[in-house]
Amino acid sequence: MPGEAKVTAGPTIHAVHAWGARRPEKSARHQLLSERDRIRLAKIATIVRFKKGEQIYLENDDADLVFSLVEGVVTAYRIVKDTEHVFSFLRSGDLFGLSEESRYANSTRATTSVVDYKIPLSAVRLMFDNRANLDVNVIVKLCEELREAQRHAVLLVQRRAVTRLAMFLDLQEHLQAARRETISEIYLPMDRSSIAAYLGLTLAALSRAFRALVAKKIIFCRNRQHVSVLDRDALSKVADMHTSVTKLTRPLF
Amino acid sequence: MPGEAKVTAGPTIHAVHAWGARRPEKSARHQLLSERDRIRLAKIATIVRFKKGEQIYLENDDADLVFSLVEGVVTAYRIVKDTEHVFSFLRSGDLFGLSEESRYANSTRATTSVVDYKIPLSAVRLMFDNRANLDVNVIVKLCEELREAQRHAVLLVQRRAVTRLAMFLDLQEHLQAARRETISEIYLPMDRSSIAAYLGLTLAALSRAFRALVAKKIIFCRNRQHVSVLDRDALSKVADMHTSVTKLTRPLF
DNA sequence: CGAAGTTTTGATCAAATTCAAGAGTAGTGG
DNA sequence: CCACTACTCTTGAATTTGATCAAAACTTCG
Repeated sequence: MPGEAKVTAGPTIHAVHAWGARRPEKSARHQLLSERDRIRLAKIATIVRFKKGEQIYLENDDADLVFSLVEGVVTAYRIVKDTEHVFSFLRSGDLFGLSEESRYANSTRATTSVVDYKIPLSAVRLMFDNRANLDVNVIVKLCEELREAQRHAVLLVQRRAVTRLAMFLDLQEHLQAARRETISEIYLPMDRSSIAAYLGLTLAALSRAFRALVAKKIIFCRNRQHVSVLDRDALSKVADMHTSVTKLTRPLF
Repeated sequence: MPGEAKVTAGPTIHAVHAWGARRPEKSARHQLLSERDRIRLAKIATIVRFKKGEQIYLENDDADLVFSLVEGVVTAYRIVKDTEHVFSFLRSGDLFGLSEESRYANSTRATTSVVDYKIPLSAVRLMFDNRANLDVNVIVKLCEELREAQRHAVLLVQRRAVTRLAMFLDLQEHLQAARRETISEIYLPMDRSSIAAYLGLTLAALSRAFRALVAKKIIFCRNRQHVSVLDRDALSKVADMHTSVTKLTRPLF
C-alpha cells in the first residue's frame, strides 16, 4: 500500500514533540527513535502476542518488562473498591510497563488481539547508563502521557454524561487522525463497560448518553464499534469546548 | 534546626524511585540529583521569587524556562470554558514548565509566596545532549507526576463530595509526610476555591463536604488552612479506600 | 469601621445512580 | 441453519446528590 509507514525492525515510540520546531500541522505525532536506536532495541526486544481479553500484567507484579505496542489496543486500569478505573487505552507507538519501586503501578490487558515488543527492564536501564539517545525520547513520550492524563481529568470533571461522551469521541477521533488512520468513522475497539470505566460513568448512563447523541442525529452508530459523526458542530457544542479537549496539556515537570 | 535537610546550592528533584531497590519505608521520596548535577545546574539556574497570587506563566506562552520549586506552593491549572481546572499543587522538589511544541501546556501561579530556580530550556537541552546523568532522573520524576495524575483521576470519578474531600485530605497528609513535615495537622495553603477546582466541585459542595466531616467529628478545622484528622478509620471509610488513594499509580510508559 | 473578598447556608432543580428487568448479539453445538 | 445460552447492552422508575442562584456570615485589610 503506497504511503504506508515504511517497515523497519524494532520498537517505535510515537509522540508529539514537547519542544523543538513547532510544526505547521497541529499535533502531528512523530517517530521518536532513530534508526540506530530501533536496531539497538530490536536486539534486546522480543515480539509477544496476546489474545483479546488476555491479561498482560497485574498491578503490583514485579516489573521486569517494559512493553512497546505494535498493534492492537491495550487497556490500562486499576480496581479500586470493586470498581474498575480505566486510565488509558494504549495504541500502537505507545510504551507501557513503567513502575513504582519495581512493581507495576497498575494492570493492563489486551482489549483486541495485541502484538508488542517486550524489553527487559534491566536492558533498558543499561541503555540509559550507556547514554543512548533513548532517554530524551522517553521524556518526550512521558510528557505526552501526562498531557493525556490531563485531558482525562478535564473530561472527568464534566457533570453531564453526554458532555463526557462527546469529549471522548472527539478525543478518539483526533488520536485516530494522529495515527493517520481513516477518520470517516470512529473505531471503538473497547466495549461499553470499558468506556464507562474510562468516563467515570455507569453503563446505564453511558448507554443513555449514546442514545441521546444518536437521537439528536449528532452521531450514527453503524454497530457497537463503529460510530460516525454526523454533525460536528453540534458535537463540539455538546462537548463544551472553547478549546477542544484535544488541545489540553500539562504543566509538568 | 537539627534533622533539617542539609543546605546545598542548586535545584533539587524529589521523587519516589520508579525502579531500583525497593525501600523498607513505603513511598519515601529521595533527592534524585547528585551533588555534581546540582552544582552543574546551579551554574545555569537563577533564583526567582513570586509573591502570593502572582502568575508564573500562562498557557501558550513561549516555553523557554523550566522551574524547580524550592519553597512555597504553585498551582497548575487551565481555564476551560470559563471554569478553572486545577491539575496539581506543586511543592518543593517539583519541576514544572515542560511544554508541548515549545509552548507551555497550562498556566501556573504562586499560591503562597514562592522561591524557585528558573533554568533556560536551551541550557537544559544542552545538558541532555551532553549526556549529563540528569535525564534518567527527569524520567523518574515524570513517572511520579503521572502517578499523581492517576490518583487525581480516581478521585474525580468519585460521586460523593465527601468522598473526594476525604481522598484529598488523605493525599495531602501523605504528601506532607513524604516531605517529612509534621503530620499532626494537615496544612492547606491553597484556598477553598482552588481545592474545589481540583476536586471538580463547586464551592458550595466543597463547603458542605467540609462541614459534614466536621459534624461527624472525623476532622477538626482549627482554621481555614489547618485541619487535623480526629478519626482516621472513619476518614478512610468515607474515602472508600480498600487501597488508599495514596497507593495509586500509573502504567505508563 | 467599612469594603472587598471568601466561605457558608438555604431552597429548588437537574442529572446520574441504583436496581431490576427486558432486548439484542455472539458464540456453541445440534 | 436454527435453537440455546451467556453476555453485553438498553430501558424504566425511584432515589440520591450535586449544581444553581441567591443571600447571609465571616475574614481580611486598608
